[in-house]
Amino acid sequence: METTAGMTDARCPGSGLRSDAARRRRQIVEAASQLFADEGPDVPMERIAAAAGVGVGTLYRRFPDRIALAAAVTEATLEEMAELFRDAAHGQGTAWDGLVAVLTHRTPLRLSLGSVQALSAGATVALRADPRRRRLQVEVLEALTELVQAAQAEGSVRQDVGPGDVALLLSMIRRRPTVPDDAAVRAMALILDALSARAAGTLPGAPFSVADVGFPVRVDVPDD
Amino acid sequence: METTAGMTDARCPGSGLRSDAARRRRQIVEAASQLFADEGPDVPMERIAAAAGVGVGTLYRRFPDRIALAAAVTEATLEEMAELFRDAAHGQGTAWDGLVAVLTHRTPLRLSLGSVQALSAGATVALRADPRRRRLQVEVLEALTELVQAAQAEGSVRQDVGPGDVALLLSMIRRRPTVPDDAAVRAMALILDALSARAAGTLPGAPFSVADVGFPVRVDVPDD
Amino acid sequence: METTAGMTDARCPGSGLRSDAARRRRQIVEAASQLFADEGPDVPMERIAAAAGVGVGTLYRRFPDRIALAAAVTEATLEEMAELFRDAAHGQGTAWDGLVAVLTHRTPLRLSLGSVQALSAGATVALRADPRRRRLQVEVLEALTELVQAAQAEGSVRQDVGPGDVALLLSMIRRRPTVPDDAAVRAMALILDALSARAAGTLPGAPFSVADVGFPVRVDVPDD
Amino acid sequence: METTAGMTDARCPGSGLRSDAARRRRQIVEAASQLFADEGPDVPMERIAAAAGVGVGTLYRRFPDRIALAAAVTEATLEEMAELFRDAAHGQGTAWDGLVAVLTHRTPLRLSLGSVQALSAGATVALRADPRRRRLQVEVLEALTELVQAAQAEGSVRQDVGPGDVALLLSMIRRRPTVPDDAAVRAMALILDALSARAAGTLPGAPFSVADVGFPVRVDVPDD
DNA sequence: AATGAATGAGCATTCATTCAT
DNA sequence: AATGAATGAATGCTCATTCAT
Repeated sequence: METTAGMTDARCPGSGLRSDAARRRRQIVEAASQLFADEGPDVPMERIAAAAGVGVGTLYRRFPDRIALAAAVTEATLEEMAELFRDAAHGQGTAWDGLVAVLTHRTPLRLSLGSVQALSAGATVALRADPRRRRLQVEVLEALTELVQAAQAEGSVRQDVGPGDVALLLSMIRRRPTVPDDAAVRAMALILDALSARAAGTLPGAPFSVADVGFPVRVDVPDD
Repeated sequence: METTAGMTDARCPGSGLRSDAARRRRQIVEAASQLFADEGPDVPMERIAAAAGVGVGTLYRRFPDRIALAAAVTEATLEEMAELFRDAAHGQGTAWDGLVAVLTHRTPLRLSLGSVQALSAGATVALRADPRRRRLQVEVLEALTELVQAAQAEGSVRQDVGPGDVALLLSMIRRRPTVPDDAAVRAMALILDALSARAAGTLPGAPFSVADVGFPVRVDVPDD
Repeated sequence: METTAGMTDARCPGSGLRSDAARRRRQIVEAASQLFADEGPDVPMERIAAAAGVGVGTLYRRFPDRIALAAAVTEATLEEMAELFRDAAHGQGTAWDGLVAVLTHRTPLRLSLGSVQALSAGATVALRADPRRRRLQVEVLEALTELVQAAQAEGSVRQDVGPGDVALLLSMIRRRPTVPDDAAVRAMALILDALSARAAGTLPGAPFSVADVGFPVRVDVPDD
Repeated sequence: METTAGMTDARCPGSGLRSDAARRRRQIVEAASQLFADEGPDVPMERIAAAAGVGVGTLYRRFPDRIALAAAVTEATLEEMAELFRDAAHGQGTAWDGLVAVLTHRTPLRLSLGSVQALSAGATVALRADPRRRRLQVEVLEALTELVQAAQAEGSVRQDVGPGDVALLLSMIRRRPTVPDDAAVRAMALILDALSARAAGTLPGAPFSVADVGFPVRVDVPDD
């Protein structure tokens, strides 16, 4: 009896294609993730297929249409985010450290998500309808909420922002590919500073919860 | 009593067919600005024409292709920004007040600019080639530089950021149409807080001038 | 009391525009003739108007549509051809000399005609309906017939060709702009040789009258 | 018993999907050839596709644009001409018989070529750049040259014309779809008579080689 | 009556999606 | 089940023609 991971890796003679198909699927989602981020949500499906090393037909066998593919990319992205948050929560650092880790790690990840969601209003609706993705999203949002509240409890994040403010701020930020690394890092540092308890300005209005900024909250959503 | 020729030629300066056409042109640029921001750089030209209340043909008479239209939108946007900066400089408030005014006024304006520049590499090149637009861009960047430096001189902006950092930060911000006004205002306020001299964080690296982030510096979204 | 020519030139105070309008009309037809020949029957009307130094509106005032303009060009061309034939008939040379003169004179003229007629089946029908043009065409064809018959009578043109053959042969020849002058001259000389009584080959079938090759015979009709 | 992969890969050489696609391709080129000749170089692509019994998309999959299609038609035409010349050379008749065969066989063939090349200057440039087509063209021109020279050697073609004259003459001839067959045959016969050694006229200038009329010599219609 | 702006239908081309092999 | 060919709907752009000035 192995772990689940071990099971899926096992290549039973009668289902030899299983792992093959799974690998292909992964390749496709990865290629799509990359291309959505690099070239926007309108990349030709054929280009995605080519990047994944398969024919369009194969792509369409797995994902009935562009929306389904986008949903898969979104799901993968949400999974990565969820993991990031888990790591942040279970690490031994402060909540602030966790927040920093989450916000500075793997920026491109957020781009993918954003690009995908920029598909269209219709697409977004479709994405929301998927219960699996919905659960992930809620998980991520709850983790963000906890992290922010923990940071406020420890005094590192100012009291007049809410988790929704953080989510929204993130959603408004997009790094274009031409921005050099060090500059982007400074910009993120500035934004973190804005959240820090040492910031002394006064914000208009009251803190937003994630629910306040729309549900299911777009954790991040640059668009195109 | 003039000749017929004289009569038909006689038109109030600023009115007549000329002004009609000018009005339409303005409508087109405005509609394009809005739609580029709302729906991305690929909005069907027909939709832009419809939003402007003209036929496609009219749109194309003024702007030979999408790129030309984008250039016009960019120029209009730069002009608005230049005016904002002029107002900020000549107002009787502090430089900080000016900065706040510029950064919180008419957020959508920056959005348009970004969307437009997201057109394509080719488009960006074309836009840069236009001397008129280039001049405007330099003007805006100089004004931004002056404003930031004045604010630093009066002690309201932290010393470890440069005008380039501000420009870059702005270029990374994008407001999606679904984000409610008050939330966007809070987000901008947060970012201003980050720039304030009261912010206590430490930034990695050294301040950027606008030239540091590319020349002719893109005030905002570099491109795609 | 002047000649008719004198009358039309006279500029009565009350109709000062008359000669002006006529001049414009001539300019338009000339420009169209040139452009139809140079760029084919699809030249943009706007380009024709520009070449004639008028606005499109003016062009359309004179000629309700492209077909009407083409008809005018055709008519002008037919008039030139009719004059060529009159000259050939009333000259003191032989009929052969006349034939040579007609066939080698002003090649471009034929091009214009052909280009125009290449407009479309509908256009051709419309052109035929014009009685004025029809009369001219008949006149030209009769002159061609007489000239060929006279040449045969004097023994210079072979007996086994008919006027229809000549018309047809001409209609199949087109000089593209890139063919150099001397080469075109040699080609025409070859063709004349083919018609000459000294040619000894035997032709399949019997001589064609102009009526045999369709009425109203296209005197010449390269197309596009 | 092979693996499934082996089975699916196993197809009779020359058949299967490949041959299906090839057949379609041939249909398209044929339809285009016909329509370019009949309706000029501007026939709607959709009409060509319809005539070939395929959708536009299929047409565009094979030929990225109109120019590419025209190039294919030109190539096919050149191939037919090359074959005609081979037949003429290897037949047991005289060189004169060969010349007659080439010049009277399949007139429409030349028409297509001409129509296609009439596309535009840009198209012509593109066509010339293709090495395959260039080779064919040279082959055809060489064959023409040999045939004419052989005919002159046997005394059947007049000495004062060169292969270039023949090529040029052909390039100037265009049969319009409305010209009846028998009339066209008579016209070609006339032209052949002009080339015959029995023709007694004198040509201005000296014989042209194919190189004299431009290189790589256009066998036929120079272009537009 | 001249002008050139406005309109919209038409055609080229692209690409999502389906389907035969 | 994988492939890539076929389809046709969507969209950019052009130009004939109409109309306001």
